Amino acid sequence: MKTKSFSNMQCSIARTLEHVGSWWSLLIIRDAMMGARRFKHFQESLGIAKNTLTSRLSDLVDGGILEKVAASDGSAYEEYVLTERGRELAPVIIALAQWGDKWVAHEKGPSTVITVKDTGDKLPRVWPRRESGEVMALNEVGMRRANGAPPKNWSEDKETDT
Amino acid sequence: MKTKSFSNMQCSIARTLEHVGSWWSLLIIRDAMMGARRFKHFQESLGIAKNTLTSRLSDLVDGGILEKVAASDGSAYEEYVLTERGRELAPVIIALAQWGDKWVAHEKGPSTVITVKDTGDKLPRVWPRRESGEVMALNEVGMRRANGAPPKNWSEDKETDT
DNA sequence: CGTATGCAGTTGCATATCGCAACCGAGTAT
DNA sequence: ATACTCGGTTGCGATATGCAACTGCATACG
Repeated sequence: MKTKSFSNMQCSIARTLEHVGSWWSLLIIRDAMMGARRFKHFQESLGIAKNTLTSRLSDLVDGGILEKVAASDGSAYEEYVLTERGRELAPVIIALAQWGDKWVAHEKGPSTVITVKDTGDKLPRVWPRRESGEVMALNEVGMRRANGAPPKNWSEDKETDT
Repeated sequence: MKTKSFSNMQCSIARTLEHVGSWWSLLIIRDAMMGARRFKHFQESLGIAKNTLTSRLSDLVDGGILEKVAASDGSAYEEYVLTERGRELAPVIIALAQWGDKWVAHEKGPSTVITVKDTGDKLPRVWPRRESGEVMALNEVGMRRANGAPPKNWSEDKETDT
């Protein structure tokens, strides 16, 4: 649903979900990353209702994640392509895919493999790392409330600890 | 909405969104990562309707992302804590937060800063990297359809190209 | 020990969104 | 010229959400 908006929240996660948090948005972005450009591509791939797709696509365009451009094949229709903003959602998409591969894999395995293009290897896990590139444990990641935000008085001082 | 289920899709992203794709789920997980444990913590932090919160929490418990445990303070109530499955959603949450910080920041700045705990530094961007730890450009990431999946005949052979 | 308050919900009702099917105007194919 | 595709829009019923009120239990308070 979307009766309540997140856009007035200060939290960046909420503000991001305002753009991509609805039920189909991230799947549309996934398909766009895989090369879908036309209305029918999305519709056939997702099995989404056409009116819902219309609505989601225009929300993504309004949010600056997709843009409408003239068709690449010279026809009179328009196509939807990712903007830079949209392309930078790749880490989110990849992290979702990797979590799914690990925890809720389909019995027939994943339908798509994310790769390092030039080697063809499976992409290493998108994961918190230090500047050095060293992979971190999750309990080495902290979350600190910024000055502007009222502190939460939840229990003692839990953080991202495992 | 959730009239249509993603769980029969083979795509890992869809299967993940089946668990965390509804409007409030990722914000609940975010709060859990920041230390929220009690029903009222989530409710006050999010301003979510209580019946909706009840529903989302039990979905997350059913999905193995949260679990109910006896209260940590000795009271008779129960609390919600992340399972390992749930904790491993951290890269998704962090990627969403970093995207939001970059593209849709609040005028007063972010409410929360994600850090490397022992140094206090801001966490480097969660991003595709090679095994070596080297950060990749997005157009170096490929997506290959696995054997089981029917190939899409979208245009030529677009991939994650920028 | 009896009442008041807090916690964690549940229930009912109004509203907003989604899925489905039907329809439609412009563009494309034959 | 006629049929068909594309990209929608419209109407309708089903479902999810917000809000307010209510409830059963636990804790607090005097």
